[in-house]
Amino acid sequence: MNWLAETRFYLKQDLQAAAEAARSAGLLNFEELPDFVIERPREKAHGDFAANLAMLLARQAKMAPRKIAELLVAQLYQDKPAVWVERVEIAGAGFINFYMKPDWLTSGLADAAQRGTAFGESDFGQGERVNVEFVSANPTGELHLGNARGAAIGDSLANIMQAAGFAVEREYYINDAGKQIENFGLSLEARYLQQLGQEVEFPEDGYHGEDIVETVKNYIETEGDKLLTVQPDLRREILTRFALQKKLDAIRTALLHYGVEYDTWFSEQTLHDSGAVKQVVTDYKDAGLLLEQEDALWFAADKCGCDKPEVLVRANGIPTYYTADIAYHKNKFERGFSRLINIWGADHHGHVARLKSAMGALGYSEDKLEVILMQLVRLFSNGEIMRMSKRAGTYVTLEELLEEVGRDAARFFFVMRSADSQMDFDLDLAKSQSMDNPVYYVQYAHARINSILMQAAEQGVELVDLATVNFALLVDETERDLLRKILELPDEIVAAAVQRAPHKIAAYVMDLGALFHSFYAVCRVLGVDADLQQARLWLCRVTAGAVAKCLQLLGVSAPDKM
RNA sequence: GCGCCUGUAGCUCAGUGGAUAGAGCGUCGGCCUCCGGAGCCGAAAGCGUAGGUUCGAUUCCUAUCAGGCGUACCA
Repeated sequence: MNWLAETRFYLKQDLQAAAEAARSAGLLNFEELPDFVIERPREKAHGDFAANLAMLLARQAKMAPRKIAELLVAQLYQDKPAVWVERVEIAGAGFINFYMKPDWLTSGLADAAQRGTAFGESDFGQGERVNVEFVSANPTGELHLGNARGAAIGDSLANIMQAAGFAVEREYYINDAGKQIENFGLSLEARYLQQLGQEVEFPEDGYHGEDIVETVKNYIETEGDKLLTVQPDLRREILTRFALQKKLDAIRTALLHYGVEYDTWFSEQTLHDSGAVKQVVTDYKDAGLLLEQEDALWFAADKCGCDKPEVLVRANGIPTYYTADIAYHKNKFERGFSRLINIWGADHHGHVARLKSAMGALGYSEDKLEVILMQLVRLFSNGEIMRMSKRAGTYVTLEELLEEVGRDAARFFFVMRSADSQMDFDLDLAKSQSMDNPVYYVQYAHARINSILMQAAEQGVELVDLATVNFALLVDETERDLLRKILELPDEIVAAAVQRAPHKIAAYVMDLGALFHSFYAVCRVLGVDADLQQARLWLCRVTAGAVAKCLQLLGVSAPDKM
């Protein structure tokens, strides 16, 4: 357990004991102790910790909260003296505020320093196997800004959950089957014939992007015009296979540039080939949930909490995307994951309930499948909304974004906002004023600290052994504010993991950076009294470690120099 | 029509069933003898609207208004 959690645990025990004692003494009446919290007050003046127990007991005990608080406080630390608590006060509506002794805070620093680079990590998740699937864009084009947001959120969430003790795997689902792929093939064929001088009409809902013209040109460069004499469906198949490979390579490369690496690239086609998709239909038949209407096969989703039945196999005998998706998620569970997390664009939200009820009907707990819906990114350029459409070919690619603003700024920018806020991405701002991006502020703090540590080393000042550092010398308000924030990191990582909210880490590290800069402006590190210098150097080192940890979780570099 | 997400400072966004709602940008005013001024300190300014639950609501519930996205034998 980390310093804060441990402290909270003991404070809670202390209060529970006090409540029991008050009841035994006949002073307080309650059946069961409510589940109260020990929280960190927003206001420093309200102490280091606050408990809401008295307020929650008011109804049962039929007493005013402040009166109850007085009874509880009177019982506290009667039998055994407090270890870290300096004093306890009652405030506001009945809060019990704990004020800790000064060395409680600095002992926390020693604890954090001792943990080294592992500081912030915990075993909260107890190794639960979690699959995080994100991006999964169709391999019919390049990645755009929406995918960039999904990648930043998904990868950071995976990092954070890992740090919180979950066994996480990252997965990309490749939609390499189905109607969009057929459509893709038609577009490729048309471009191919056009490139070779034929007058052919381009499919109306085809992929208009310039990139597929490039792909076709690439093909012609190496393979020439030999497909002119090949049967159309075979021609399309060859072109599609070639293009999918190209596109997938490009996607993989772009994601690598973005700092995202997957454990698994899962092909939809393999589910069709292995019969897993057909098996889904059998599963529902066995469960008595299969309907046959108008030549199609349906899953009776209306019997599982949905509005209406859903088509599994079309009248033409081809399974729908939905059926493949069910087979896919079933496959994930079969691979031993006890929790599936998908990051989807908000435009897919209609699919969530359907997929959940489909999994429920197969006997899996619907709660084990979580979908994080990410609101769409609107792109602004020259003050105008740019519609992003893959088919129309009007989108900014991830690679272009990375060229314009760089990986660090891009990732931080996307993960700063919560997934369910709509986001306007001002391209001009990102290009022209990228220096305003908060990521530099945080990185600057890291570089500054490194600079101090380097100079200390140059001056021959070595950090002394942790056990000999007198952290009690850290008494300045800015030092203690910084310290308090640092100690919150393990909690912050767990909270971000539990709430599936990577943006919390971005907010945290910005606060941390600000507190460091304030400390830096007030307290000199180098050239002060030797003992104080040691304490401050250690504070710096732990701060840099915490900043670096956060940035690593967000996929952002923590530079020593800028 | 129905469903999901969102309305918080001029702008972009955090935030919590609790005690004085925060940050960045922008605006205004201060701080460079000294460890990196990509910095620090200060000021003005806000919970869409109306009800309800609660000791306490910006947070939960209902209604309403506004924006976004869905509502396919597309994915």
